[in-house]
Amino acid sequence: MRQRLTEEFFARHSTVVAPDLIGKLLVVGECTGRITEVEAYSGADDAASHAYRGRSSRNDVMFGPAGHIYVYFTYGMHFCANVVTGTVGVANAVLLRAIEPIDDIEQMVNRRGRSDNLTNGPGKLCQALGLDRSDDGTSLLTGDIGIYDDGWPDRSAGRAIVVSPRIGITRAVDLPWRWHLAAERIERNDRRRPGGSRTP
DNA sequence: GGAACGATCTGC
DNA sequence: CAGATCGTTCCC
Repeated sequence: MRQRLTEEFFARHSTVVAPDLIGKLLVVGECTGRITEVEAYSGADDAASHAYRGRSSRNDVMFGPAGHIYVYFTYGMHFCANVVTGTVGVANAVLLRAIEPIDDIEQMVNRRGRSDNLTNGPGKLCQALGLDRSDDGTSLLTGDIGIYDDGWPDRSAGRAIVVSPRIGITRAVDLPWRWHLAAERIERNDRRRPGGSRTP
């Protein structure tokens, strides 16, 4: 059974929603992947958040209703996708950092222009799924972008979820707001914490 | 008005 | 490890 996540699921703090998203299915049109790595971002209390210094045209969606997607453009060439959580008026989002491709893998390969490392990074998964500026603000509650629970992992025999500090940021670097599957292979995206390898 | 810097990825 | 590449933010 595959059940679409509802507004109540998303209407909680990002640090609560984030670990709950691990193992869920992200569906974008014809493409499906299982969420394996996420990070939580907050607002005025989180110096690493895009919303730290208040509302702007870029981060506007973060302040809106939960269950929508916040897509931003960065480094002049990449898009990253977040799930908006919490309550209206308070900035809250969960960055989707990695998924395990399920289908349509051929389409993901075509969009990525390669057959390896399809979705093991926030920019990569957006490219593989075709997510861009035009998807910013789109609802996950209806329509062809959504997140589903298919009952995996089996909680009684579930794989452990590992918690660690967030990656690729320069402020609030110690908050343990990153979650990923224990068996998830974290490859070449984890090279960038100055001062040592704190990542598993 | 201008400069600095990314919630990144890739190939060398 | 450095280059790509440009929108957003911040500081004149």
